[in-house]
Amino acid sequence: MKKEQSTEQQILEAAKNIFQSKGMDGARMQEIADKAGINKAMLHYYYRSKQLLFEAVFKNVFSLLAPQLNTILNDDSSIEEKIRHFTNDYTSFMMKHPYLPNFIINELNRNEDFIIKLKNNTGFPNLKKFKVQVDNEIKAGVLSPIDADQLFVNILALNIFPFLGKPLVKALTKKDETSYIAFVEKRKIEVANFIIQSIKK
Amino acid sequence: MKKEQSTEQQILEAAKNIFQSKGMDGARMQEIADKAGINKAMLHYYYRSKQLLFEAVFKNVFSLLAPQLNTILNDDSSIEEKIRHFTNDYTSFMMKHPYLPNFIINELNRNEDFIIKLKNNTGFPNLKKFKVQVDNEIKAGVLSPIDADQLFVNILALNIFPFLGKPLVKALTKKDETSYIAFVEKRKIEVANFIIQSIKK
DNA sequence: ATATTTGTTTACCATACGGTTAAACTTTAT
DNA sequence: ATAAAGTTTAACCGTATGGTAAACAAATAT
Repeated sequence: MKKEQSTEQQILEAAKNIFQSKGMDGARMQEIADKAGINKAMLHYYYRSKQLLFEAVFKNVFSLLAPQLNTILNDDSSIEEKIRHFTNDYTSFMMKHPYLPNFIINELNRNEDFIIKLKNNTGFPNLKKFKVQVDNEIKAGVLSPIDADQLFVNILALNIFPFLGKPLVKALTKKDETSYIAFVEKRKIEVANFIIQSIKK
Repeated sequence: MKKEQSTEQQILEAAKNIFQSKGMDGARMQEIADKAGINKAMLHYYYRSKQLLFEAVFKNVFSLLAPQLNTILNDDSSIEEKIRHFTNDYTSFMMKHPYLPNFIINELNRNEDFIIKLKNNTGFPNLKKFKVQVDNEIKAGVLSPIDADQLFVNILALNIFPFLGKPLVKALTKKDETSYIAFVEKRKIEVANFIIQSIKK
């Protein structure tokens, strides 16, 4: 039997879609089956249970995000270059996957054990190199003193929050969809400048 | 009949608790009734439906948050003072209400119409004064040029994100609960410095 | 060609869930 | 003291939900 996409893949795609927009609790197996254009029983045939299907989706989605983080952490450019690079790339990526950050953050909050499984996975981001590099650039007088963890969280915060809190930010700053996109687009450069102005000597 | 707390209040408290930790979809009416120590039918007697109970909770919770924002926006201190003040107070507040930011962000994402109702409410934060003030301080040469909306979102992002993404940040920076609390506690000052270093001339 | 494994559909089940009803109990007003 | 209004409980209802069993179809192996 030939398919453009295997049934298993179709299910995963549909499940990704539904789980990302409605979360574990809000998603319905029937809805996922409908979206995949197949019978509900097939979901259980391939993934056994809602929980396991969800975990498959989560791992798949997280594996899209992790490389984004690893880039900034492990390449050989300077901290300043990394920040500019990451801020630009991450924002572009998120504009294409708007549900992703909320999905990850949410379900990680719903089930804290979940992240333990992820940590053991290869490819889970490691800050070691980034920390050493920050400390070195501080010693070399390139950067003003700052704790590497704090800097890292600041970088994440400034880049991720506009997507996490989109409806709230839209309402507070009184922007419609179009101007919000322009606003976020500008942040690709503005956020990098903001960070670098703060840490560069 | 005398009560330490009216039944209606007991229900709202229990509902706040359950809805904040499990969200609209994850929460069960029976669980809320159990937590409140009353019969399930009472939930409907006082609040008619899950949806209406949820809305009552949401408005109540949002009304805790809004004053925090209004403070920074509308008092008469300088931008620098506002940032230091807000960063300190907001972090303290959030440490006492850890589920709050996720709850708000989440449910606002789940139902974008919801925020329209909030916007019409008095007390919904308004950025007008803040914007004028930022522009004035830039003209006066106190601050380097920056768009007030961008600055505002940066302030929010740096303050809220550590609570929104707590499990992720804990895992990435390899902190246990104790060291995470210390980390966030430090941010009360570090974040303010970070922002001010970036925008002050 | 036939048997066996794999994939798919239909019909169904047990339970959980939000919500309702009707009656009992309690408080307040007359 | 009695009626009216307000509050609370237990029992129940219809439906949606995750999941299963068994029949059936298609592909693969023998």
